[in-house]
Amino acid sequence: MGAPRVRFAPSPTGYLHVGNARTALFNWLFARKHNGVFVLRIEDTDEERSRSSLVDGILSGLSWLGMDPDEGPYRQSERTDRYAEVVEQLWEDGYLYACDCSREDVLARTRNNPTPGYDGYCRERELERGPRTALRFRTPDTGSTVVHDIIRGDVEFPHAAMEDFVCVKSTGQPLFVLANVVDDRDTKITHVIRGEDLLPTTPKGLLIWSALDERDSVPLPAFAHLPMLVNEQRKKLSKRRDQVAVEYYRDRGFLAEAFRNYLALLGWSPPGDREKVDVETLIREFRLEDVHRAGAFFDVKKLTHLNGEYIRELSTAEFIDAVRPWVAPEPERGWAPATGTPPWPAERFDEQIFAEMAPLVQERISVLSEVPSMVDFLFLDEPVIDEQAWSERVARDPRAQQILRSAIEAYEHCDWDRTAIQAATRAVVEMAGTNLSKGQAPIRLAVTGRAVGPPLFEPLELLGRTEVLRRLRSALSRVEAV
RNA sequence: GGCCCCAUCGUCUAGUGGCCAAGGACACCACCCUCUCAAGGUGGAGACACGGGUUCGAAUCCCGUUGGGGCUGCCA
Repeated sequence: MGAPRVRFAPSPTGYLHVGNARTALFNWLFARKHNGVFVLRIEDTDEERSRSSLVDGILSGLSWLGMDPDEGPYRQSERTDRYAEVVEQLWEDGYLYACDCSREDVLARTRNNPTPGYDGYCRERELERGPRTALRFRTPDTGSTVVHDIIRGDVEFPHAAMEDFVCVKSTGQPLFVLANVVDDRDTKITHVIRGEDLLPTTPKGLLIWSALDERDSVPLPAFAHLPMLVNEQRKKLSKRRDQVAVEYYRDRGFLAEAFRNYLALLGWSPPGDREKVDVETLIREFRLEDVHRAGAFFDVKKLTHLNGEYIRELSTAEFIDAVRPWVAPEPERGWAPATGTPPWPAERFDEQIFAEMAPLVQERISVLSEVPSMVDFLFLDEPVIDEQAWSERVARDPRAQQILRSAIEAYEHCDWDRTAIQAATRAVVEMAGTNLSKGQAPIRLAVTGRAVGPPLFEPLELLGRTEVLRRLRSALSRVEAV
């Protein structure tokens, strides 16, 4: 095989859809593996989709995942002259005919037709082309078209069940099925790797392809139709019900490497009992013929777990760098999540303190957006109290007051480092007749505001004796008040 | 309705006629570790949709049934 040329051809929707991201990934992996070319083409023949702002999200999504195109983006909206030329040729060669039927006409006429769809009413009417006529492709009445699919084998479509489909709108605009074929030919695409939802339209494209071959023969690409990504109801991902924008996952704090790794696992798997594999392995091991045929559920839980593994594998420095958009965003200097800013004033963020906490936080999260709520108490004047936890662990616990009071006394005198604080705390809770496991709760609530979080004694040390004592006294007076 | 695709644990999958009394991962349960929570460790429960063939032998091949999905636009 010579250097293959593949293309990712989304319609512009404003964001990169996860299903499309998976399609792009499989195209990209195939191209990288075979030293081929990854072409990006924007399918915006429909004027409503041709606003260029709708392309930006796709570009940034691809870029985030490390799949910048080698060529393109080509925009179909910029190639109308070329399509017009092809339409002229097809018309002259007798493959197209004009049709002035409205949608209602067609529907009314085909209601009793055994094979729904257009019935070929205008086929022999020899209408002239005009501003009110669409152009239909004259499909053969007999025989069939076979799609040779790398993943599915040969799929046969009888022509008898194929209607004379519209190729050109009455406005003169070409439709997707035509533009798609013209572009694949003109850009010498060798492998068409796309979603299975396009399988039924493939024979139409093939018919156009061979009609065009009459004047200029171009080798047919190989086809590979990937299984759909589905939701928990086994339906294809919809933007109405499902979180389909890649951006959404980036905002939540998924790492590009983890996201890409997870996407690769949908419909394919690397050899051996392993799933967490680096991109080089993905490229080396990926084979189109090994792609699974059934639809795959996009499982955020599994993605989340994998992301946690990737996060834990980062060095502390890399981790700090990766979380920066969530703890110290600088929107004017780089990317920042669209989901909001940290709960503390930007000037209160302390790089040193955060660096101390980072390793403790890193091993407890699976998405980066979890970080702010784990360290907010360090950068806020007052901790945000989880009232439910407070009432359970402090207000309603008879030992809480004693623990808080003794902790204050102990902390006034003990050495101020994590080890000493822990030892002092252990003595306090044991004196109160409990253990560190249960007894630390009131202290944690008083200082961090929450019942759960990173280990307690490090942040106590970082916060400083004075501030810790202040928070403990404040908490104590609150319990004593009731 | 028509055409097409698909079918291994709840989920993603390994399996391409004997190595499968079906392996891994997520999720779930239990235990261990432990300052909370995670992480980690150990163990557990959990699947070849069904029915016919073919074969000495089938999760693997064929047919049918059932179930799911996609397409059926002058969207892509």
